[in-house]
Amino acid sequence: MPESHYPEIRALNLFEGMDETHFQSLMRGAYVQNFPPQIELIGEGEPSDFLHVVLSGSVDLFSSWNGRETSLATVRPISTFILAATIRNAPYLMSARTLEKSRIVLIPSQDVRAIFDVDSNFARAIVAELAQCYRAVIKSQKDLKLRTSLERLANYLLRQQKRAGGGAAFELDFEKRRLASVLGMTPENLSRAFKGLQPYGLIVDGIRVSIGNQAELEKFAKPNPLIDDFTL
Amino acid sequence: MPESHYPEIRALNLFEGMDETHFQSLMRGAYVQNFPPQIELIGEGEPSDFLHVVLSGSVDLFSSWNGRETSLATVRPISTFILAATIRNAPYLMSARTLEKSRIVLIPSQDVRAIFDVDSNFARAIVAELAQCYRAVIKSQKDLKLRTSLERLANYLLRQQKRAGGGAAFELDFEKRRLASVLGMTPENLSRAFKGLQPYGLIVDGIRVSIGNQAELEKFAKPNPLIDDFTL
DNA sequence: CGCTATGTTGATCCATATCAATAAGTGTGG
DNA sequence: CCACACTTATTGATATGGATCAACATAGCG
Repeated sequence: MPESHYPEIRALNLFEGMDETHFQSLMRGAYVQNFPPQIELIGEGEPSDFLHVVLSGSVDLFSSWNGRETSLATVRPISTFILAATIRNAPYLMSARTLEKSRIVLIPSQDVRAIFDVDSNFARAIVAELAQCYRAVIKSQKDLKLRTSLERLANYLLRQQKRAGGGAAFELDFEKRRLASVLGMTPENLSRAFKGLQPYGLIVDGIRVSIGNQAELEKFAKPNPLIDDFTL
Repeated sequence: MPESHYPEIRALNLFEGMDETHFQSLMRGAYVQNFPPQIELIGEGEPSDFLHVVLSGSVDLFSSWNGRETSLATVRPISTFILAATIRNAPYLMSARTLEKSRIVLIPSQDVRAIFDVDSNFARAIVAELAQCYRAVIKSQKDLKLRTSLERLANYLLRQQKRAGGGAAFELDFEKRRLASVLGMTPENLSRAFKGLQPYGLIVDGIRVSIGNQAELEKFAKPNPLIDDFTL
C-alpha cells in the first residue's frame, strides 16, 4: 500500500500509540482500494478476513432479515469498522456498502490479532475503541426503546446541529431515506415527522435544515447526555 | 473478601488467564456483598467506581428517560457487568437493580484499569469480553429493528428452549412483565402475543411453556444465527 | 388469610406501516 | 442542453401493530 496514506491511518486513536515496527508490519500486509458507490464490501455472515478503515467517502452498515433491511450505522473518515468481528474471529454481523466513491484500507484480520498479542499499547487502544463502540450501541438502543420516532428525529436534529457547529441552520449528512432507516422508521413517516416538528420552528428544504425555536425544540426533545452525547 | 469465592471468580473467562499475583491484588481490593431483591445497585449517570460480578441471584440492567423505563439486559451468575464504563472511566449508561436476593462482588474500577495495563492476558480477556458484549447488543438491535413483537417473542422462545436443553417443554426465566420490557413491548401486548402463537401449538401456563408444533413455530419465527445464536 | 403486585382480557386510541399517486430531483445519453 | 428514465421525496388514504385505559383474576407473600 502507498506510504502516503500511512500518516492519516497512524493518526487514528487505534494506531497512534503502537510501536512503529508493529505499525509498519500491519501496513505491509494492508492494501488500499477505491470503490464506486453502492458496492457491497462485505455481507453479513461472511468470515471476518479484514479490518476496514475508511479513508474517504462513507460506508453504510446494514442488516437484513426476512426481506426487511435496516441501517445500523454509517462510517465516515477516518475510522475503522467491524473491529469486534476481527477480534473474535467471528462472522460479520452486518453488511457494509459504500454510499459514495470511497477509499478503503483493508488490513488482514490475522495480522491485527497477531500484533494485538504483542503490542500492549495497541491492545489498550483496541479496548478503548471497543468500549466506545459498545456504549454507542447501548445509547442507540435506549434511543430506540425509550423514544417515539418524532422524539428520535428531534434529538437527532439537535445532535447533528451540535456536530455542525451549533448554528440554527445546518445540513443533514444523510439521504433522507437512510436517515429514516437509521432512526428506525419508514421514509413516509420521516417525511411526516419533519412536518410534525414545524410547531417548533423547524424548516426543512432538501438537506438544509433550520431550527427556528431552539428552546421549544429542546423542551420537546429532552436531550439526555446518557443517550445523545457522543463523547460520553 | 472471603477467599472461598476466589475459585468461582477465577474461573470466569475474564480472570482465568491472568497472572496469579495480579488476581490476588484485584481480589484484595474487592468485597462481596449480599443484597435483598429490588435494590438499586447503581444509577445511570453515576461514575463507574466498581466492576460488578454477580455470584448468585440476578440483576436487571435498565434505563429511564422522560418517565419511561426499559430493561436492556439481565445479568445472571457468574458474569460481570458494566465493564465498558469501567474501562472508559465514564458514567454508567444503565441502572442496575437486583431481581432477587443476590451476592455481588465489587472490584474497584481503578484496580481493574491498573491491572489491565500490566497484565496482557487480562487485557486480552477484556477485549474478548467487550467484543462479545458489543456483538450481543448489535444482535439485539437487529432483533428490535427487523422484527415485529410477535416475531421477537417467537424467537425468544426458541432461544430459551435451546438454552433449557431443547425439549418441547421448558420454563421462562423472566417475570413476564420484564420479559415484555426486554422484548420492547408492554405486558398487555406480551399476553396477547402468547395467544397469537397458539396456532403454532404454544401452550403457556405461568412460567411453564410448551411448544406443540416445533416445525411450524420455526417456520414462523425464522431464527437466524446472526441474530439468535448467543455463541456467535 | 387478606394485601399487593402481577397477569389477563376487553375496548379504544394512537403511532406507524403500507399502499398508491404525484412531484421533484438526479444522472445519462442523444 | 434537453429529453428521458429512474430514484427519491412528499402527500393522501387506509390498515394495523401496539399502547393505553379500565376491569377483573390470580398468585405470591407477610
